[in-house]
Amino acid sequence: MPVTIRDVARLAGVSPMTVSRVINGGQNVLQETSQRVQQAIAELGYVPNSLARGLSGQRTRTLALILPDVANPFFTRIVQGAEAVAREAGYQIILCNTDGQLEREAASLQAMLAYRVEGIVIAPVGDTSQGQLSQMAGYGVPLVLVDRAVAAVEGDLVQGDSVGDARRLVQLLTDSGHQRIAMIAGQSYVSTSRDRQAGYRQALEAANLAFDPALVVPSEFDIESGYRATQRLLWLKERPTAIFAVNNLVAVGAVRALREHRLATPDDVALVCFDDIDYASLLCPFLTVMAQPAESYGTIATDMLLERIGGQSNEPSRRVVLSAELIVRESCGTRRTQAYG
Amino acid sequence: MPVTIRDVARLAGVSPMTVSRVINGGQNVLQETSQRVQQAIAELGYVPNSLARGLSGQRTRTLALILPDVANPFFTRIVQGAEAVAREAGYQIILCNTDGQLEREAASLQAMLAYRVEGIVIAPVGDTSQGQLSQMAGYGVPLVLVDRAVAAVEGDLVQGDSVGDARRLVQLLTDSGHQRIAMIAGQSYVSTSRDRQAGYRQALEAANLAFDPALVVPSEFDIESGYRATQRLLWLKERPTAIFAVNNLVAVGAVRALREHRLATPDDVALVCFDDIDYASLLCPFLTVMAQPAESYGTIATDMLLERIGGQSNEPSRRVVLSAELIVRESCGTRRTQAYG
DNA sequence: GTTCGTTCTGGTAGCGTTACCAGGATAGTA
DNA sequence: TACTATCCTGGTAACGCTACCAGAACGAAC
Repeated sequence: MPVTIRDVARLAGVSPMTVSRVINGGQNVLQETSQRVQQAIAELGYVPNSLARGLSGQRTRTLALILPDVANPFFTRIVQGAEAVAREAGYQIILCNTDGQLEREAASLQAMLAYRVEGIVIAPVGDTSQGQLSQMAGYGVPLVLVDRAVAAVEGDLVQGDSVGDARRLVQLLTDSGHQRIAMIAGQSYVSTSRDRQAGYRQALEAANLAFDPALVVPSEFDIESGYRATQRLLWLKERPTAIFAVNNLVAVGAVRALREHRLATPDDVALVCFDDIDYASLLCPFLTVMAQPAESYGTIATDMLLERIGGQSNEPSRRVVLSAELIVRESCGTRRTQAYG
Repeated sequence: MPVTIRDVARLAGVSPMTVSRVINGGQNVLQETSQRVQQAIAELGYVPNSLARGLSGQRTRTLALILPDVANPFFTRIVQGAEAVAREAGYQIILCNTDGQLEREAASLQAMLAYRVEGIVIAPVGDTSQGQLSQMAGYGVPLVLVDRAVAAVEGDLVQGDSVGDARRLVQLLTDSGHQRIAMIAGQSYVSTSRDRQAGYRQALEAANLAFDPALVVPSEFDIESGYRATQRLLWLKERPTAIFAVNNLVAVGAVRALREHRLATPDDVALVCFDDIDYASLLCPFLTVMAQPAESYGTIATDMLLERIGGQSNEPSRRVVLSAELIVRESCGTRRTQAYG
């Protein structure tokens, strides 16, 4: 039923090989022949079968992009960056969503392996991904990690300077005199969480503030989790005067909790976080954020991946670290308020 | 280099066919043989080649999901719904982003055809997609449209009751006494835009308000476009007292413009729109929205698609219409203010 | 005229899997 | 014993494409 290369060949009065050549750029094909073939293709509505092409040619021109949460604008930006580069290079991207679950990540990796993608860009679930990621390397599939680092995994890495950026962000709070600064910290098996916590402690230290473990609460990376973590913080006998949220969604949850407790931001509790939201300029407290160049994460990671695939660069493991941009709005309580967005 | 079914067969001391049977559920295979094969699979780290499977078996167990803007939370929700259903059914989803561009949609459709996906869920660019969508039907690929209808396209459809929902939304404004209600209308080649505009006019009529073409400005569906459209409205000699935005992102742009003009919402200008944002409860004006059940769009569309693929139901074209939920917050200026989100 | 190179074209084989058919073994029935 | 039914297994031939090799045609160079 479906039209094959043979049907086209028959109609054009040539061999399948010639049709194949025309499809693939038409090197060494008579102009006239080529036109006849193209006409036959149009007439029959022939669409080359990618499966057969991939199977035969060993090249699928497909990449995988595996992310923990496509609903998070930060990751959506990465998608956009990656897509642009891939499209430019004639590659198709298959997007997978792991929801931060290790098993779903494993399933996605397995599926992408089965699809014979030529490379994978992944923001891993966390350190626990180490086993399955190393396995990928074992299969010879080029791997580029974005955002989150995982020890002992062969592959390039594009990430933010979480330690330094967190330090800068918290310093903003210490500079305005805050003494009890809490952190909603994410999960310790995620490198960004650990690093941001390290930066947080550095900032405290620099300001000669004691580290209080009670002020650091773990969380997931979604709104709901940020909400609950904030509630726990607000129930403390000695309430924090400022909160550092590990990412944007957690901060949104924090805002909700603060509202419910009738606490004003930043007057009662200041709030800062990582990752901007496009709509952040509209959030009531005008969130002060550390905006990571997410789109660049996507473009750079994909560029690096394509280089590996192309065979350029055989260095063992490259690592790109990008600094974030500090966008100071009202929520941190400093008076250096900026205009919208 | 890569491990094939033959390698597994050799190690397990059976034929490739037996290995194939084990992979596919192991009907009619001796328990003992099956175990031997599975052990060989594990030992060699064998991953079946999906390309070969698809080519040989004519079933790729893959669906395409083509959307105009994955960065829009509305569509992201659709993704989540679709993914859940697909995963449950053992299908992989390939996500494509068209950016609302017809050519990119055409390219995606072509690519998905080449990948031999078994079906496509698509929120089309607009009426202009008609040609390329009909073509898909011609190729025998089941199609389900979501959100946006396109005339004369064979395939199921899941959409909102844009006319009725828009009427309800605008009625909220007329009920509070607004006389000059503007609409940022999207593009007329998109069904949702047209329908919402129809609902808008119905509501005006019901309130005995004259329709003023100057108050209806076209737009894209993104923040930037909403911003510019709002500016145009605010430059009018007789400024509107309320704005109905065709979707969430446009509304966000509107908020920005209103802010810049130092106009308060809802006191100076009321604002309502379609589609919620998770963070909407945090937006300063507490946007009043018509929240469409986006996730259901995704699940229902995918369910219908799988039914078609499975061969159940040969009705010509089914159409599912879902009503949205009106979430009244402060931005519309009625005093029936609700609690956060 | 022979040799070589270049340009175009076609045949064959194989990519890794499964559909389909066939056959051997075992057990149950007459 | 013979016949059928059932369970398990293997061989062969595709699926649609491209790598690879080979050959034909033509002109250029010796």
